[in-house]
Amino acid sequence: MLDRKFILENVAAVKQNCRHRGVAADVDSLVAKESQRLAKLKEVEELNRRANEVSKSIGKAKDEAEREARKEEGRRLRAEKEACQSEHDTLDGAIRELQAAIPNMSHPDVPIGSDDKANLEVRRGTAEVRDFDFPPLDHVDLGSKLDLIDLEGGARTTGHGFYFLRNEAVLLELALQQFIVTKLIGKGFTPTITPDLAQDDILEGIGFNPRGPETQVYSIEGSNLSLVGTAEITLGGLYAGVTVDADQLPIRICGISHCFRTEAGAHGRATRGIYRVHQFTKVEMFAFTLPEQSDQVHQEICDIECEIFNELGVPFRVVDTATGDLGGPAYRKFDLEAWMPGRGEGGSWGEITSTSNCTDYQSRRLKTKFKRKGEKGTHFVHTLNGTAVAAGRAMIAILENNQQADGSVVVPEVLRKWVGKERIEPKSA
RNA sequence: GGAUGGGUGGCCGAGUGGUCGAAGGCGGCAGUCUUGAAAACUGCUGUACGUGAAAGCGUACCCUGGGUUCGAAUCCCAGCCCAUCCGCCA
Repeated sequence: MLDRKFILENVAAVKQNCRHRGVAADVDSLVAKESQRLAKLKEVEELNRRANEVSKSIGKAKDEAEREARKEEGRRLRAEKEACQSEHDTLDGAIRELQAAIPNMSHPDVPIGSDDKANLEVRRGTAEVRDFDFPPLDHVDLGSKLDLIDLEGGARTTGHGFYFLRNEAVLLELALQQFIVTKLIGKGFTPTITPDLAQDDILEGIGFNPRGPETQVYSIEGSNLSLVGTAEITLGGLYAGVTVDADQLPIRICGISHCFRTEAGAHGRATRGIYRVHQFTKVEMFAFTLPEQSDQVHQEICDIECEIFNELGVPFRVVDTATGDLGGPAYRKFDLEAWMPGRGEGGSWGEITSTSNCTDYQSRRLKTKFKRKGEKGTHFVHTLNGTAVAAGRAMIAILENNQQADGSVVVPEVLRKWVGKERIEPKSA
């Protein structure tokens, strides 16, 4: 969330940013309520001060009668304070809700526009979009012909949006993880395998809404736990409430997790195959940085994503996401979109990774701070996240782009040592 | 899951109802001394919010959340975490 003081001091800019992002947030009401709250807080503190004074004087009271009188005075003040406090808390809760609805500010270079049509292409990968001399199949047909993806089995055991990976698809998924994690260790990331569940307040801190009608999150009944939609949640939550030394930053960490998403409301534009599913595996990068480092580390993460998909030989473009298409916590977001020959009519670009600079929007709620040696006070760190690989989407791109006229699929060179073969052949019936 | 013992400032550790934001030590910072360093000595050394030009002042915080009380680090209840033992399990 944004800092309340910042909102009060930058009302016009905050409102304009909400408009650019297509977010309806009642900034005026927040401003009014916050000034009421501050007045109330003063009252509470004043009453507390007087009550403390009275309490201290009781020990030194001369006689029993005076003691009793003072006690009565203390009781009265505490009751009064209690009433004041609950008024204050009501206001505070209301403000918190309004505050949560206000998105992060936007990087000055972010294209302004209401949806993804305004996204700006900023880079291309080294692999060219291929001209097929045969009609390319999509990953669903390839997956079934090569016996790699069993959507029906997934539906039978679990439901729509779930699938079994089989045979080389399993090796491919494991190979992707090996390839990526090895690379990220070389880039200074600490590798982790994270929990697949997290507490609701961590979800909220990262900017996810765990419960409620529009949630994308699976929650565990009778607990405060939810299945994570991304390891961003657990990696970001790792330092909740922690203050680190400035010279430890930037902290780079990556995590392998399963990701679970209800995809509520997405059925209208339901996508064939494993493009949009309820469970997938992902390697996520995460960084905690000093404020002045975050733009640079954001570029660095984007560069790593490009390097990964260049080495995998997947054609892609990078877009600078428009204001209207940014998530609430993101200050700026770059998406890698791979060319998927089997998607739509004659192929189309499909998102494969995404990296966001969330500045201090997440850390403020998670209370992740840093302290500079020899300086007084603490400040909120900046947080960044980026997909290293979302296994399902990467698999789509690899299968569809690397398919051959004979129905086989060429395994990307960099994955061969883990997959153990150069080519995935159709299974003979 | 059961039993027992614990969770206090950057770290160690004292503190069982008021004078405690918290002894003492370590570490850190500044100074005295010294050619320099060490030692010794002196002082300072948590966070957040509010207020103020500032010094300062006020409020809250001793795992978390409730409760008792005029007053809680201290008493009560619940929870979480850690240690050890037992049970169970991959």
